Amino acid sequence: MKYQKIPEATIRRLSRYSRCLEEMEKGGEEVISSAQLANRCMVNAAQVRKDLAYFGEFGIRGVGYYVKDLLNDIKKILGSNKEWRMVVIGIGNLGSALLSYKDFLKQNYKIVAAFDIDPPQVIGRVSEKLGKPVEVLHINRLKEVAKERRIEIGLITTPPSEAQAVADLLVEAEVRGILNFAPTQIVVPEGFVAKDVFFTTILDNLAYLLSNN
Amino acid sequence: MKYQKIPEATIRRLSRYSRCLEEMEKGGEEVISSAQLANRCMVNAAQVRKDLAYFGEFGIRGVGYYVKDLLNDIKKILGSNKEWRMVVIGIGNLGSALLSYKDFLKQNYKIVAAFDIDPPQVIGRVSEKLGKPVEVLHINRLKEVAKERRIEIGLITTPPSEAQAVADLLVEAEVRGILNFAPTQIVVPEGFVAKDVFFTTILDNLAYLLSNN
DNA sequence: TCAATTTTGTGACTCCTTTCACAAAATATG
DNA sequence: CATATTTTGTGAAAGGAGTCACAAAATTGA
Ligand SMILES: NC(=O)c1ccc[n+]([C@@H]2O[C@H](COP(=O)([O-])OP(=O)(O)OC[C@H]3O[C@@H](n4cnc5c(N)ncnc54)[C@H](O)[C@@H]3O)[C@@H](O)[C@H]2O)c1
Ligand SMILES: NC(=O)c1ccc[n+]([C@@H]2O[C@H](COP(=O)([O-])OP(=O)(O)OC[C@H]3O[C@@H](n4cnc5c(N)ncnc54)[C@H](O)[C@@H]3O)[C@@H](O)[C@H]2O)c1
Repeated sequence: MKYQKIPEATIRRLSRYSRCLEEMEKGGEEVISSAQLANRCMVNAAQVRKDLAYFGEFGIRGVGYYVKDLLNDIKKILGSNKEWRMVVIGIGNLGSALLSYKDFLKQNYKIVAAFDIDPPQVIGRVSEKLGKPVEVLHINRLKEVAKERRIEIGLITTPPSEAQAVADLLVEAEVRGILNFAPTQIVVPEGFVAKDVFFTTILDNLAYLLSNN
Repeated sequence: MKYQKIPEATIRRLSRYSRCLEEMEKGGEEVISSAQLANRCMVNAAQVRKDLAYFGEFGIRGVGYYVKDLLNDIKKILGSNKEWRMVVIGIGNLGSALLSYKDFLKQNYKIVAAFDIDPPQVIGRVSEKLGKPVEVLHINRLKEVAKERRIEIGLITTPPSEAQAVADLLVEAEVRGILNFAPTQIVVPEGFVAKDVFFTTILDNLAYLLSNN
C-alpha cells in the first residue's frame, strides 16, 4: 500500500482493537471477521478494514483475521510490543496511584523510577504490587538516573506550577515522551512528544452532554 | 445563527479556551482578540471564532472579547457554570487520589459521596484537603444516598471486572453521567452518558508517536 | 465628520475521515 | 470441477472539520 498520513483517530482505534483482541484471545477465539471486531469495538466494519489497510494486509478473504496474529501485528504497529520504561515525577496522591497501578505491568509499560522534590517523606517507598520495588529519588538525580535506566517516557504528576520545569528537565535528560497530568499545557521542542491529560476537560465534556441531552 | 450539529472537538476546545481565559482573568487582562486567545491555546484564530459562532456572537468587531464575559458565556455553554455533584466508587489507589484532588473544588465539580464494597478499611475516611469530609459508605447504600444528595456524575475506580455492574447501579440510581477509569468499555442506556478514560490508550498513542518519529 | 485601522462573523474552499459498494480472493459444497 | 458463499481490500462518494479571505461593524484620530 502506498504511503499516506495516518489519522490520529486510527491510532486510537488500533489501541481499542488491541484491547478487544486481547479479551478475545483469552476467550479462546481464534478467528474473527472485521464485522465481529467492529461490533465489539462499536465502530463500522469498513472502518476496521480501512484502519488496518494503512499498514498492510492482515486478513484472509472469505475467512477473516487470526486473532493472535492480528493482535501481534497491531502491537507492532503501535510500538506496544516492546517494553517501555517510564518514570513518575511527583509522588503525591496521583503519582502514588500510578506507581501501584497493576495494569501497567500486564501491558508493556513499566515504571522503573520515581522522583519527588521532598523525598524524606517518601524515600525508599516500595509497592509490593509492582514486580520490583521502586525507590523514590530526589529530582536532582533525574538526568543521571534517566540515562542509566534508559527511560523513554515521563509521567508528570507534580503541581501545575512545576509541570513545565519538570518537562524541561525530562527534555534535558532526553526522555522523549511525556504524559502530563497537571492542568497546564506543556511545550516541548521538536523531536519530543508531550500529551496533556486534563481531567477537567473530560468532565466539562460530560457536563456539556448532560446539559444538552 | 441557524442550528447545526456541534462537533465534539469544538466542545473540547471550549474547555481549553475556558482554562486560558481563567488564567488571563487572573492575570488582569480585560479584553483579548481571537488571535491572542488562539495563540495561547495553540489553535487557529478563525477556529476560535467559528467555535464561538456555533453558539452566538460574543465579540465586538474592531475590539475583541471581554475576558470576563466570554468566560462566563463559555461556562454557560459547557454547563460548567453550575455545581456538579459527583460520587467516587472504589476507594483504592486511584479513587483515593481523586477524593483528595483539590482542583475539582476550584472548578465546579464537587465530590459529595464515596463508596466501596470493603468499607471497614476505609470507613469514615476524611480528607482535610476537601472542604467537607467525605465518608466512605458501603456500595449497597448507593441508590439511597445518590438520590438524597442529588448526585449527577459517577466516577468509577473499581477493578475492571466490577465496572459494568457498578455502572448498572449508577444507572439504576439515575446518575446520568459516568466517567469510567477501569480499562473496560462501559455501556449505558439511552439518556445516560458514559465516558471511558483508558490510560493505556493514551500510552499506546505516545508509544506510536515515539516509534514513528 | 470622515478616512484609516482593527477585528469580528461567516460563506466558500480545502482537506481529512468515514461510509458505501463492489471486484477480488479464499473457501465450501455438490 | 464449477458454482455458491463468505469476507477482505479499496476506489469512489458522502460527510465533517478546519482554514481562508473578506464584508461588516466598531473604534481611533485627524
Ligand atoms: N489527585 C488527582 O486525582 C489528580 C487528578 C488529575 C490531575 N491531577 C494533577 O496531578 C498533579 C498531582 O496531583 P496530586 O493530587 O497528586 O498532588 P500532590 O500535592 O499530592 O502531589 C504533588 C507531588 O509533587 C511533588 N513535587 C512538587 N514539586 C516538584 C518538583 N519540582 N519535582 C518533583 N516533585 C515535585 C510534591 O512534593 C508532591 O509530592 C497536580 O498537578 C494535579 O492537578 C491530580
Ligand atoms: N491506579 C492507577 O493509577 C490507575 C490508573 C488508571 C486506571 N486505573 C483503574 O482504576 C481502577 C482502580 O485502580 P486502583 O489501582 O485504585 O485499584 P485498587 O484495587 O486499589 O482499588 C479498587 C477499589 O475498588 C473497590 N471495589 C471492588 N469492587 C467494588 C464494588 N463492586 N463496588 C465498590 N467498590 C469496589 C475495592 O475494594 C478497592 O478499594 C482499576 O480498574 C484500574 O485499572 C487505575
